[in-house]
Amino acid sequence: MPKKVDHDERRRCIAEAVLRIAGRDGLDGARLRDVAVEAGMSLGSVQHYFASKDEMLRYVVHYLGEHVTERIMAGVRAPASASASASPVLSFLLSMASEMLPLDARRRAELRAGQAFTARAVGAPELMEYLGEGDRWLRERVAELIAQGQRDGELRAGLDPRLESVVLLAMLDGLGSELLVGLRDPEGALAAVRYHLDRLTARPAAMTTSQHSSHP
Amino acid sequence: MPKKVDHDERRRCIAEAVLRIAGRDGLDGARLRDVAVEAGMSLGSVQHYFASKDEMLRYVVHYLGEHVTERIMAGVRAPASASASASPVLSFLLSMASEMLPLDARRRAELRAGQAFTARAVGAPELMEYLGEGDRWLRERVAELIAQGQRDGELRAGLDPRLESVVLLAMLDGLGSELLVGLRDPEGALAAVRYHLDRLTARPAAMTTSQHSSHP
DNA sequence: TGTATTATAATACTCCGGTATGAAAAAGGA
DNA sequence: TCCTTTTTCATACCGGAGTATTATAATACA
Repeated sequence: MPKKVDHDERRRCIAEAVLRIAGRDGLDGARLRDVAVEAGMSLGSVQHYFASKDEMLRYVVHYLGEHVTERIMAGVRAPASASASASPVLSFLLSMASEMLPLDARRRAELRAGQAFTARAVGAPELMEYLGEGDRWLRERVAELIAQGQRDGELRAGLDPRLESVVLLAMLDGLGSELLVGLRDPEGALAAVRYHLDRLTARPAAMTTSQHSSHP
Repeated sequence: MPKKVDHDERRRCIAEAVLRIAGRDGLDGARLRDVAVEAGMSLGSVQHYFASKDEMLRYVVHYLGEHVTERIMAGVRAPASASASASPVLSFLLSMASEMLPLDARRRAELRAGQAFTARAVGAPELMEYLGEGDRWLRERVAELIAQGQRDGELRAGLDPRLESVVLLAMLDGLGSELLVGLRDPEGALAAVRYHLDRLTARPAAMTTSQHSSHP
C-alpha cells in the first residue's frame, strides 16, 4: 500500500503556516498559495489535506482554540509563582492575564488570527457557538477563582465574582486589541492589569508589584 | 454650466451606504457594486466620487471618526442626566460608556466597521496615527474627568486617573467586541459598566442608576 | 518485482471584484 | 436654442484567488 503520512501532522503544519502568515499580514493575507509556500509544500498538497479553504480555516480555529485553552490550563496547573505566593488567586489571575495578552510574536499572531475569526463569526452560528463555549468556560473559571479568593480572605468580600469576571475579561480583551494595534505598550498594559487586580485584594495597600497606590 | 451637485453630500451618502453594509455583512462584504446599489446609484457614480476603493474607505474612516467624536462630545456638552445629577462625573462616564457600546443597529454598524478598519490599520502607519490620536484624546479626557471627580470628592482619592482611564476604556473596548459577537447581552454589559463605575465612587453604596442623591 | 494506492505537484479553469473606457443624459449659460 | 461641462451609467477589461483536473513520484504489500 501507499506512502503513509500522518495526516494530522500535515494539517497542523499547515495550520501553523496560516498562523504565521496571519500574524504577519493578517488573515486576509493568507492566500492558499502563500500558505503552501509558507508550509513548504505545493498548492496541490494543501488541497490534498483540506478540501476547501473554508475547511482549512475551520481547522485552524479549533487548532487555535486547543492551544489557547491548553496554555491557560498550563497556567492553572503549574502556577509557578502562584503556588509559591501568599496570594495564589491573584498570582494566577495575573499569570492568566499575561498569557492572554499578546506579549510576544506568537501570541500576537494567535490573537490577530483569533480576532479575524471572531469578526467573521458574526452570522456564522457554528463558529459563534464555539466561541461562546470558550468564553463561558473561561468566565466561569475566573468567577470561581474570585469566589475562592474571597473565601480565603485574599480578595475583598464585597466583590461580585460574576461581574468581576466579566469586567476583567473585557478589560483583557480590550487591552489585547489595543496592544495589537499599538495603542498601548506591553508595560502600560501590564501596569493597568496589576493596578486593576490590586484593587480586588483585601489588603489596603498594593502587593503585586512595588507600586505605591498610597493615599495619605 | 453643468449640473451642480454637492460632492460631499454624495460622498456622505456613499459612506452611509458603506456603513450600512458593513454593519450588516461586515466590511469585507462592502463590494463596490453593492455599495452602489445600497446608495441607490450606479457603480460608475461611485467611481465618479471616489477614484479608488481605498480612497473611499479612507473617507469612511474619517467620516466615522467625525461622527463618533461628535457623539461623544454631544454627551459632554449636553449631559442631560449629568447636569441634573449630583454626581456629574459618574453620570458622564456612564453616558459615555452607553454611547461607546454597540447598543443599537447604528452603533453596531459603526463599531463593526471601526474594528474592521482597526484590524486593517496594522501596518498602515497613517491609519494607525489617526486611531492613536483619537485614543489619546479620549483617554486624556477620561483621565481629566476622573481627576476632577476626585477633586470634587465624588470619586475615591486613591484612584490613579491615568490607569483608571486605561482600564475603563479597555473594558469598554472589550465589552463592545463581546457585544458585537453576542458573547454578552446589552443588559449584562451595562451592568458590568455600572458595577465598575460604582467602585470608583467615594460613597460606599451604589448610586449610578436612578438616584436621588441625598447625602449624609 | 510489480502493482495499487496515496502523496505531491503542475496547470488549467472560472468566477469575482476593482478598474478603465466610452457613451448617453442633464443642466446652466451664451 | 445650442454648447459645454458635469453627472450618470453600461460595459469591457484584467488580475487574483479558490477550485478542479491531470500527471508524476513514492511506497507498502502480494
